[in-house]
Amino acid sequence: MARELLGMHLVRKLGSRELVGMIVEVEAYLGKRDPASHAFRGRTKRNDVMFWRGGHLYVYFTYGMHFCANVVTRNEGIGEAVLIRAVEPMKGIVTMRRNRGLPAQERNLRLLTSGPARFCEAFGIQREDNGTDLLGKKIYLVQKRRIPGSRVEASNRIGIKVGTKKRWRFFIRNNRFVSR
DNA sequence: TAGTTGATCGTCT
DNA sequence: GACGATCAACTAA
Repeated sequence: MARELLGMHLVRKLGSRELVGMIVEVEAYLGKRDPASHAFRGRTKRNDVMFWRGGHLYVYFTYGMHFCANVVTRNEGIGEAVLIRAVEPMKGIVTMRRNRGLPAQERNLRLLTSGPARFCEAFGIQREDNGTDLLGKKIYLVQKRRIPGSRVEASNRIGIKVGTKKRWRFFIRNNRFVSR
């Protein structure tokens, strides 16, 4: 599912604005069988949405200041999700720039959305978006072209201390907006 | 470019 | 009471 999400367009309605980003980098978190997953120790108030039916958005707050967003992927009770680590801005760059507080003279658009918390800030995703139904109209996915396997690269996941052997990070090779 | 550190707070132990 | 699926600012080289 993580691979499938690459290349999809994520649409976010924000007031009268529409923000669109193409997903270029993701990480899979495999519930109770993955020690790096929030769901590893079972269902709690925080990770509850991870255990919902697939097609919901799991948003969590971390490091005291950042939000990160995941697409829940399995049936009710399983607890697996895909973290969206980076998107390529397709529409609404002016709004993203404002949300991120980037100075007007900043030319490097990579700073807009290359990282899970940057993406959330650019798209205005926060606490209240946790549990959003992706079949609704506020946040949804549009399948565009399929990214061929030859353009997808896999690596170890980033920022974790356990489960580092698994290569469950997937990204589009040579895309400028993949994080580092 | 690589490496270090501070910010900041909800969650779980 | 410790620490995290991060980021930005800083230092050294």
